[in-house]
Amino acid sequence: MRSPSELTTVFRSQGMKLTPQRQLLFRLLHGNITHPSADALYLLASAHMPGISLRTVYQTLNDLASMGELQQLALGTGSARFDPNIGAHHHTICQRCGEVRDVYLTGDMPAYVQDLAGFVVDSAAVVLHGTCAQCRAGESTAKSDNRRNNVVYNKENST
Amino acid sequence: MRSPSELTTVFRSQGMKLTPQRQLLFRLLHGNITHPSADALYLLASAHMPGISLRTVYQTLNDLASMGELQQLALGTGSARFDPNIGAHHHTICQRCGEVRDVYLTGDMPAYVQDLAGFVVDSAAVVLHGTCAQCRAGESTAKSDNRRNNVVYNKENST
DNA sequence: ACGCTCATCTGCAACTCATGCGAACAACCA
DNA sequence: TGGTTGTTCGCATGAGTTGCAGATGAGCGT
Repeated sequence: MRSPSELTTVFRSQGMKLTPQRQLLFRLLHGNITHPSADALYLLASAHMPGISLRTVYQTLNDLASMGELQQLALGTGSARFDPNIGAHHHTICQRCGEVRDVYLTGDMPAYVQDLAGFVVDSAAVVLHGTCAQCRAGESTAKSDNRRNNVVYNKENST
Repeated sequence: MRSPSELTTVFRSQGMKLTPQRQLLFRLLHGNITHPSADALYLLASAHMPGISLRTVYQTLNDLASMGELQQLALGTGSARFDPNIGAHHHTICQRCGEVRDVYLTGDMPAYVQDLAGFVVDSAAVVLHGTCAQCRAGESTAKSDNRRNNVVYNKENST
């Protein structure tokens, strides 16, 4: 998403008001790479502005998301995660600790799809499930050997 | 997932009982390509067995999923979807009607990932968002031209 | 066939995440 | 400074899912 000062301009130009709550959330989200949930952001915001409402956090996140300043992620972890990085990228999610990180795919995309049956693709989301380095360090390293390393997938197709 | 008769054997061998409710759900799920939600499956099951409980449907779906017979999909559409196809495949989801379909990626995977920072990938999920043929047929075809066709993504990387 | 045992089913309550609503509030402009 | 109007806040509500406990019935031994 854009910087807090840029967002100030954008919001004003659309007849939206620049409240202290919004300014705080802009600052807390800008450059934030933790993919916070609404609740996590609420806790963080509460530390800076006691009394701020969870409802306001949801409202602002939805506003930013519908303006295209935030990406809303449904990773199946219970609550939605928000990502101020709106460039083309994808995510890893640790099955042990739940941490979400941005990743960038390289290599020769595009990949083609068999039999789209007239479906027109707008966007693609890739989620890599696995175990992060910190969590692996805290376990016996033996069983991690039978896992695919650094590879997204080998051959697809089966049933 | 395996056939209803195979599941019968598996369940019995694990000390689990073969109730009429489970047998019905096995039949309704086997070969089902509609990616039903728990509620959708409940409605379908109710037509065959009035009085079956939604709670039982959830229970059985969770059992099958934890046994690896079902894939549980979190597509951000409110409720979880269940897919008896547990082979390596991915999904399209129509932003208009919500329909989920299986797709198979071709071309020379693997795609490599920049800077996994020690993260070990277990599995990858690709979700293609877009518009299905039926929904496109029901709209003016003009605006669909500026969408990418049949391409998962072009170049990745940005911020 | 019968009865026993324990897994399962069912209905309801509870829980999580998210949104609708309306009154109080405050940012912005004249 | 005062008025307008978008915003905030707290509560109620809604969707989706799970916990719980009593009733039920599948599977086993006899």
